Amino acid sequence: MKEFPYLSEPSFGFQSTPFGECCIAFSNDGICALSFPENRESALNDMERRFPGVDFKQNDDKATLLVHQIFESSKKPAINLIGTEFQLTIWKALQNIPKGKTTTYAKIAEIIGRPKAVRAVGTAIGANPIAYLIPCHRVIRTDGSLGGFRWGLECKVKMLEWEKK
DNA sequence: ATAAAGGCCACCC
DNA sequence: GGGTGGCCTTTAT
Repeated sequence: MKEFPYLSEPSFGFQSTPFGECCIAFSNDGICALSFPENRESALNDMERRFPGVDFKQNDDKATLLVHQIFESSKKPAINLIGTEFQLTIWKALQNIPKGKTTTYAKIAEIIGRPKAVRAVGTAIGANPIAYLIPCHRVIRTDGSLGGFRWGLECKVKMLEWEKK
């Protein structure tokens, strides 16, 4: 990722969720990253890779507030998606998958009008910066198997189970 | 400019 | 179940 947008007061924090501890990054324009890393160090590495050179200030209080809004209230905080045109198209399409339902990588490719770009769709979904809010966990393979998940298949399963009820 | 790497799919065995 | 070739975008040479 080469050029990359200005973020007003970039901040981040860690907070526990129903799916383990998450790392959430945000600015005055909204949430720009939400991840469920193995450990805190890998979370920071991921932020550095995605937003090279940005000096995120730690703010666990705001992180706690945001995570509460996400998982314990119906209110969805603002998000700030940053990516290529292709990625943005796909990430927006993911937001139309209803909670508790699943779709496939091939169907997403259909929806965005690029039926042959299935492989690239998988790659783009894997690059989703805002886990859960952009429900990449609701996308599985055409043959019914789970497919992959950036933060571990176990996490994907947990999210799907949690949404079922 | 080119290569290599992906959260895939259809098709074969 | 496992392996191959084709597909398309992104990232690294």
